[in-house]
Formats: sequence, C-alpha cells, structure tokens
Amino acid sequence: MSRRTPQRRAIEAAFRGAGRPLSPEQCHELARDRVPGLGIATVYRNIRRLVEDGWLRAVALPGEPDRYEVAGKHHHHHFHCRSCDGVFEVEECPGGFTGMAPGGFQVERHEVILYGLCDGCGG
Amino acid sequence: MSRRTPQRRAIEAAFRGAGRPLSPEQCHELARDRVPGLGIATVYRNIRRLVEDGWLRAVALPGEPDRYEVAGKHHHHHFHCRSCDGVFEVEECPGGFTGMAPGGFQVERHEVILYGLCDGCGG
DNA sequence: GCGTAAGCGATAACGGATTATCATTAGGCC
DNA sequence: GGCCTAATGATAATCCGTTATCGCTTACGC
Repeated sequence: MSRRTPQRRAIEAAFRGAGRPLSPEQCHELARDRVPGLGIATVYRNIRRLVEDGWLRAVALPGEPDRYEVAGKHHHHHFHCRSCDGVFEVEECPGGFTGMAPGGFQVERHEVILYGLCDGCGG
Repeated sequence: MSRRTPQRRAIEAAFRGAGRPLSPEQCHELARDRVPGLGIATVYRNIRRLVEDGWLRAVALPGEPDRYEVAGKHHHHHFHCRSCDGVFEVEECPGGFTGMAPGGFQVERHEVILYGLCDGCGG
C-alpha cells in the first residue's frame, strides 16, 4: 500500500498551493521549502503516481515538456507568460470551435494557449 | 553558395505539395518518392537551412516535436487528426482572445489547436 | 571537361527529459 | 519497539529527436 511520506505531502502541497500547472522542476523547487533534501527522482516518481491515481493531470504545451496540474477542474485553458515562464489558468473560452474546421472535419476537442505578460510581469 | 540539389528540390516539393505542416519524418517519406536514397540527415539539414532562410516555419504542437510548414501564410491555426496523425491548416479564427485572460494579463498572441478526425479519416 | 567546395548518406554523438537501479531510510501495523 | 517493505536520494541508464563527423559525390563557375 502507499505510504504518506513528508516528500509526497510536500509535492502535493506544491501543486495545491500553486493552483496552476507546474513543471517537475518547478514542483521540485517549491516542495524543497518543506523538505530541503528532496530529490528530483522522488518528484518524478510521485508525479507519475499521482497522474496514475488521477489526482494530477498532464498539461501539454507547444514546444516544451509537460507540466502538471491538480485534476478535476472544469474546462479551462492556459496563459503562458514569456517573462516568468509561468503558466496560469484561464477561465474564459470563446467557444465556437466546432465550426472552425474545414468541411468534413470532426472537432472533438480544442486547446487554446495565450501568450504574453502575466499580472506580475508587465501588468 | 548554395547548390540546387535534387535532394533539396524534393524536400521543398514535399512541403509545397503537402500544403500542411510535416514532421521531418513525414517529409522524408514524401521526398523519397522523388529521391529514393534520401537520407534523414539531409532532411534535417535542409529543414534547418530553410527555416534559417525564412522559407519554412516551425509549428510547435503540444506534447510532440515541431513540424514545419511553408512560411509567409496569413494568421491561421491547426487541426490535428488523432487517426492519421496529420496536421491541417484551419482558416477560421473566432477571435476575442485578448479579453480572455484575467485582469492585468497582456495577451500578445494565441494558439488554437483543434483535435478530432480529419476529412479522410472519419468525415 | 576540370577543379573545388557544398552537399550527401551513414552513423556516431549529443542533450534534455525521464526512468531504472540499488543501497539506505523510515512509515505504519503488530 | 520491531519488523517488513514501500519510499527515498544519488546517479547511471535510457529514450528520442536532432546534430556532428567524415569519406565520398556532384553541382556549377571557369
């Protein structure tokens, strides 16, 4: 069975506290505030486990490795800040994507990624 | 100076003929119809060169390596078929992305990727 | 046609992200 | 507290896309 280690708790807390997608690296940094000796392998191991358990969800972004966010949220998109490299949730969704594709194409889902400067970087 | 080899012509023809983004692998396959012995290194070399020259443009997609398309087209997005793995151009754009982000966020550009079945796969 | 260097094909090497290995540590049920 | 084994940390290994290397070929200005 699975054990509640300080490491896993710190990793879960990092994602819960951030409220936005984190890379394994970013999670590692945040979680080290609680568990200084935390190894990167442990971060990867736990992320994989948490994804398998359905507690985390992979967020794929164009041209870079996946980030991860707490699963179970409603439909949303992401904003990627070019300055601080942070990824943030975006609630709004213009919709109307089903009719965008050429004739004969069946749209099943869509991704929208906004780029620019976040609140703290250039707001 | 640069030489017009059959290999480069075949690679350019693959992109021009496809009219949609190709991975180096896909370009390799298509271009081999013209130049059977074409090596994959030559494809990578020429793609890099063509990108530097501004003739090709990298298309970044979530969770997978870049594809490339002929540069100079107007604003458009992409449709990714889950069956044939092909990526197609999408002319339409709903717009209104500037207002999507939370307060204080500056939206500079956006990406939209549609997923589903293309014309030939499930239309 | 000749000469020369750009380009080619095959393959080794690289780089970055992720995973496996293994000796050691430490949850958690008795 | 003791025991058992899951979990950890350090690091080697792996994976995969891409790039470098190198001997050979060939485009092209003369």
